[in-house]
Amino acid sequence: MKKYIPFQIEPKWQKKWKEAGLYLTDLSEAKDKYYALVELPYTSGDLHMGHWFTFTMGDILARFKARLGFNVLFPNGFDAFGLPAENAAIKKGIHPRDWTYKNMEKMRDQFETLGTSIDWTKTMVACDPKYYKWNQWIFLKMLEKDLAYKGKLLSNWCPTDHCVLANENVDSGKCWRCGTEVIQKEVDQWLFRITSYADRLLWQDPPQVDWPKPLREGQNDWIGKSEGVNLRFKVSGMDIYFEMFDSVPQTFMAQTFTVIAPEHPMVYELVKGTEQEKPVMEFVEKIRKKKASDRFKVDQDMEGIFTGRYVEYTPTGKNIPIWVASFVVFEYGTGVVNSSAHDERDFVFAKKYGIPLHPVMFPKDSNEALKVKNLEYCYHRAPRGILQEPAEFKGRKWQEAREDIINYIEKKGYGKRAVQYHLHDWSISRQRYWGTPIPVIYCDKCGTVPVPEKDLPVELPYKVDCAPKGKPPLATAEDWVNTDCPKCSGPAKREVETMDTFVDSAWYFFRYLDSENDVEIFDKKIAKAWMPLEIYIGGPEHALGHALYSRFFTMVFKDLGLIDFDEYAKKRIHHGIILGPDGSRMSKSRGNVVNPDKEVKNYGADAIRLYLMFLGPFDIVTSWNPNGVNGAYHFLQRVWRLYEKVDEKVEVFTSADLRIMHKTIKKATEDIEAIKFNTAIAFLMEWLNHLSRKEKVSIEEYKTFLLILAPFAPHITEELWSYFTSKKASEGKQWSIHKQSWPKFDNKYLEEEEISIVVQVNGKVRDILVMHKDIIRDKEVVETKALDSKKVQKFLKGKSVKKTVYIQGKIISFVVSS
RNA sequence: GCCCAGGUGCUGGAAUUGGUAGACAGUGCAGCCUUAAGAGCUGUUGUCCGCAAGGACGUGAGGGUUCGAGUCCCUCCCUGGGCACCA
Repeated sequence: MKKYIPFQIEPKWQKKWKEAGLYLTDLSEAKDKYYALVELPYTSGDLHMGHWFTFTMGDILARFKARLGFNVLFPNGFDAFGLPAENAAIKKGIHPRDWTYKNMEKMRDQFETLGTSIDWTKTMVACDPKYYKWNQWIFLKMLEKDLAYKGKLLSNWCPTDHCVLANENVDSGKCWRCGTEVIQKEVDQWLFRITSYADRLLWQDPPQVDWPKPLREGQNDWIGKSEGVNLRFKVSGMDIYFEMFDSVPQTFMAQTFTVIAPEHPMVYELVKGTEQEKPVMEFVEKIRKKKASDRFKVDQDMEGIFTGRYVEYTPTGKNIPIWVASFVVFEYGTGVVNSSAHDERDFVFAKKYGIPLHPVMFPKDSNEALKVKNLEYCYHRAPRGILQEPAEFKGRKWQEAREDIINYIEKKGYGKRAVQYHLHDWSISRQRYWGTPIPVIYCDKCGTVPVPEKDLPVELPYKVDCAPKGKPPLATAEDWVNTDCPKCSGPAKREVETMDTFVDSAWYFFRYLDSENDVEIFDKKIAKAWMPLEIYIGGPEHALGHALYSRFFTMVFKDLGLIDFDEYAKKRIHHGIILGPDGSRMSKSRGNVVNPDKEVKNYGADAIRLYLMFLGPFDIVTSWNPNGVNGAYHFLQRVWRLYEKVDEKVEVFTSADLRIMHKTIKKATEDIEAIKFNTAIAFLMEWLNHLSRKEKVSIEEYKTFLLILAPFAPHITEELWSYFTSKKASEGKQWSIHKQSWPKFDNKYLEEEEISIVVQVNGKVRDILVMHKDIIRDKEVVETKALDSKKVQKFLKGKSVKKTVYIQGKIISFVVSS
């Protein structure tokens, strides 16, 4: 037999599969459908080890389910818009589109070497107008439904580059590109009103779909729903009212001061023309600068300044001072907070600046009450705290008084029941070239006019210089910018900003189903038949961004009548990470990148796939071990050589042969189903060890082995399978091992004749007895046999058995005393 | 600081969910085979005592529940990952 040389057989079969259309899915057959998805890759230009890891997982599930008889769809596409393309354009002078398409071609070839069963006819490319036309269509629908609007948002702003910067692109308060000092500025942006879906996006317990708990908890925390009251009071001597959100209304009588966010426009109104104007505004400027720098740590940098103004706080009849404080978040609630002794932060702040406190709930215990006098207790809400004020509530437990207090506050007219969310609307405007143009036209006469649906897509002009010029790149494409108003046909200008790339990834899995459709976003019937996804494999880093936005889009699609479900994936799993051999994240700068292409040349795709899957559970974070691939390669070679032992005359199976075969089928079937590929492979290895020890191996055993190994190592198994079926190679697709049905196991072979019973004395193993399966049912027989054991007797000598515990077929345990 | 994972041999990991800890691999060591190999095969590889039989210890540390704990409970330590200053 010739040697196992992966690079001779792998490309051969990849070509044959492609020619035969082996993995094409017929979407009209939606019965028993199985739609598996891996998060789409970005067109970076290289398929890295992480892609191999995740796509192999998806591929194994896809192949396995297909073998079980499901109609499987396993598509892929490309996330092709975004900043790296634009950076490459600036750095290397390549057009973003050319850079992206060149990378994509290379990555498609790399995917080929991995040997996946991806159906590449169902695909999408984010930067293709055929795709982003529908981003624009969604935008128009959002506008219609008042889910898209133009608003102002406080952002990191680089005045030189004229763009908003993400936190990670601000280096010590300076722009990462040009080094200009970043300022906090209110910027006009297009926003999606995701907040109006906040309640629907909240996860219920138990959840409707099988998504990871950390993701669900994370999203709920991110949405951050909190209920309470909005208190409303007049600023003394001014025609200004303060609205303050309070999630613990029980403490409203404890308010002794109020704090306002430095960014709040009202700060200036408060101090204008007073002697406090100069110091307060200087303070505001100082905090703005601090916040713009990434070094700002609230707890360490808690500072404030008195505005000289007071709020007329009617519940207590007192005027309470208004402070500007660094720790107040402008974006949350109203940006104004009522402060009391019962909040830790407020307490610390008050202590720092000598502001008087007035606690209104005390612990029950009198000893604890002493501490209260020293105010040590005031900063937190004593769990067993008893309210003292208002007088109507004296003596009640604070937790239980909540609803009554809220009603009381409403009745007295101090404020109203209110709900606050941490979640804010999704800003989709980007001052970039390489993204979906926002389909809006500005006309001097008609104002903001949406591009009519019939004029979609608004295509990106090709000739645009991306270099920073103090305005968005698209603004420089004058031919493109200047257009006619769709309403009055007068001169008008296009929106020059583009969409966030998270828009692209929020719904792409719908488009795979109908990617060529230029009449509709997708065919409703196909979507109804094929969605939701059976499984969505992705990274935990997308749990808050992508995974929330895509849920939001799905709900909007439902409200648009496109689909009839809320959640787009029945199951989501978060994969692990393959670190470099040195145990840190693979990165070019560290020089610890393991290049899959190189490994494929040495060991072949099958060995790498097998190694990655054998490494550990799917969510493992572990480093690449060069010897490990060698081990997987070694295993495949042994499978290859085992062929020489196959003898068609061998039919006699021993019960041990049958047991291990059926046990392997059972374990592999269950473990793949449960996404425990590492243990499934371990059982195959055990079986291989068993088969290798035999003189001859039957055809049935060998073929069954290949049938189970096939999803993990699709090439070598196809090659070996072909040695048995070469004559029928012309018949449809049935020649392929990947079209054979999954082997079945029979429980009758699994039962063991001889069973090991562990004998324990006082919890320690003293002997292991092998008994026939028929006698283990009888406790007394087992007990007698166990007591017969010399090894056991040694430990029973001179002691009496107080108790005997027998777990059938497993263990017999004697409890003895001396 | 808070939240979520997790801590098992030299290494990656396994453990029927409370029942023989270390499956399956990798590495190292010893040996066989070969003119040779980045090939193959066999044995061995948690620690300690012992020639051996055997025994003691052992799943981050300490305590508890139990006939029996890697698994359950409490306290603490450590390592990853995430975070939103949330009134």
